[in-house]
Amino acid sequence: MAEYGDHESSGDPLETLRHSAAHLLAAAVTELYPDARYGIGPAVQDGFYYDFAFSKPISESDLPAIESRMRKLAQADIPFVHETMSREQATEEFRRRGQDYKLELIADKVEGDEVSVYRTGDFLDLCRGPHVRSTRDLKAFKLLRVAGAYWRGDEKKPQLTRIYGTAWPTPRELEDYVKFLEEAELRDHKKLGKDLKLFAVDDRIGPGLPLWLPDGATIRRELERFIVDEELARGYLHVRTPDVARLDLFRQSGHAQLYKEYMYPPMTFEDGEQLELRPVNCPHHIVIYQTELRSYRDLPLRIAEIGNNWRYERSGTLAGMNRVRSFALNDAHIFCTPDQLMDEVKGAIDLALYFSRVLGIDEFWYQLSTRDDVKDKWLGTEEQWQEAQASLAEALESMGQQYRIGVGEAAFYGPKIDFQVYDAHRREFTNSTVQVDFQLPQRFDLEYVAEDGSRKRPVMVHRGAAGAMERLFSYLIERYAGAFPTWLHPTQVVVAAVKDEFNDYAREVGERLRASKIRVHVDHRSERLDRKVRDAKVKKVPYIGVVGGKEVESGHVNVQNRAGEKVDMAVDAFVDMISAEIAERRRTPPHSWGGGPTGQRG
RNA sequence: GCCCACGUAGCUCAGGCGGUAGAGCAUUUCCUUGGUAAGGAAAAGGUCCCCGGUUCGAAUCCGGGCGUGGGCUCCA
Repeated sequence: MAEYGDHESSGDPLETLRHSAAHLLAAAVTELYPDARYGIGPAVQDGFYYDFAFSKPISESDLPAIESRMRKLAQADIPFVHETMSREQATEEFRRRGQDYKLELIADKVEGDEVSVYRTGDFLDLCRGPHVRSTRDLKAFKLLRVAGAYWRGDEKKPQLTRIYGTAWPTPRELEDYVKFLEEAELRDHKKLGKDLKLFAVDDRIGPGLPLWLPDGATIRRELERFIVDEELARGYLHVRTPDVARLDLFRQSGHAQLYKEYMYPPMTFEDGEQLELRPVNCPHHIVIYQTELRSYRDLPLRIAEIGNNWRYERSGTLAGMNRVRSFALNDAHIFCTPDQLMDEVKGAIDLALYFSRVLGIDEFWYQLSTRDDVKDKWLGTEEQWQEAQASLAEALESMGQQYRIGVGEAAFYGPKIDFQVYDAHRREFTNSTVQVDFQLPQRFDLEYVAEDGSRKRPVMVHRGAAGAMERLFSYLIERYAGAFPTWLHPTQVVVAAVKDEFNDYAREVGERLRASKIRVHVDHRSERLDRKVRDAKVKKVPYIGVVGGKEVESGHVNVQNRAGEKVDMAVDAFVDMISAEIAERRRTPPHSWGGGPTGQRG
């Protein structure tokens, strides 16, 4: 969270521009709403925002007026003037203006007696800068939306009105950005999920509980097969466990205490039985570990499951398939000795990298999430945390991976590595994660028999290599804009005859494809070819096989790929080509005529 | 949960300052047999999100819910 001081000596001219645009916004707002108090206004990715307390609420319909006032001020060529004041003088200045948020910042954030401020005409802001020379340097900006935001990111503090905007060096770049936003809208998984009939949400089922429609379920099945097969090949043992357990299990794990706000209320029966929908899979897997006495020879034991988790997320946080209240996690718990920990962490990272490569997750970065100093948030000793954090960092470093540290973002039982990815709107979210846990083994008194016959405590690694199926799906929809690689696409081929009299041949071609387990739809409607091709293209089907007199004659099929290129080929050759593409889970077909997934934004 | 916006046929949306609603696409039927992104016609389809209130009368105004979207907080 950018606050006073975050922008000191920032050398990035674009950031300077955007930060200056934020000042311009605040200057315009204070002119139009003299009693508005302003909070903070930093540059952010692609733009800027400023937080205000208005005496009466404003809405997006007020933005055009504010924006035109900004333009007026921009044209007025008002210089950004840097001044230094004494703490006393600055306090007096902001008190006179009734800017109590600024007074709070001076009191809490400014060290020493010198306070750096910027003046833009009548507008005065606590700020270290730097800024552009004059408001006139701000030539391309646009206000986007209003949103509520808690003062200093604390939901117990008052909620301010945040106005978001975007700013660019030139109008041309602003236009490009606006165009990007429009294109992102078209890739949005909520829109495509509906258009392509991949999933649905319905009030009667409930918020955050999407339905997987047949085509969406097909994609999920393919993903799950891929994931499970790969994990089996890497020595994971796949299990199946129920979605509920006795509440006591979660008391023992600590979730009932530390994770309560996200858990569904327990189901209580007349005989006193209390069952709980599980928010995580770990306790079930731990119980599996404990079904027999384990030897060091059994370790590492990698127990995996695509398990359903139930978390009652706050209503305002739900979003399509990306954030839901019931999801299936590609989860695994690795029980190992401390000596094996490093290799297991590396193995988990390697698996996540492999999944990313195959699925086309090309852009991501790592965050090492560590604990902060708030003692009662975390289980375990400082030493254990240090040790675990060091293991994760070392694993990443030894694999030559760069990472960022997120202080205070760990799980309550241990630090973790998160793989952060972006959606179509460049919003960041966690897709997969690797977490070290010294706590649960202790809470459940896990042990194994060591070489010398003594009982020892294993270490646990939690990892979600491909993340939650729902979130992964939302990512993939946006990544491919619905034009999934052939192996994932719900309909791999549409066969269409040029007229009804060739429908029999079309069906025959369909059968031959189906015999090779290719998902094919024979479009035998009495429609013109144009229409059938269009409908297949709208569905982003990878291959359209057209048949008519010529093809019946030669035993061929005329194939059009997504790029619109056409090739005439024997049916067997077509089957072989697609089969190979599917078997290798190719992202782009090998032949020169392309047809691969739509590229990423750019 | 909080802030702002939105909620009219399966979908995308018009309309309506109070007199129970329209289009295009999709669906169904009929006609059309057409070589690579929308052939033609007809029919059917709506408690205008829900519950209250004001009113002779509410989809429209007011209040309260619920849901969706964008943020905040949180997170796979």
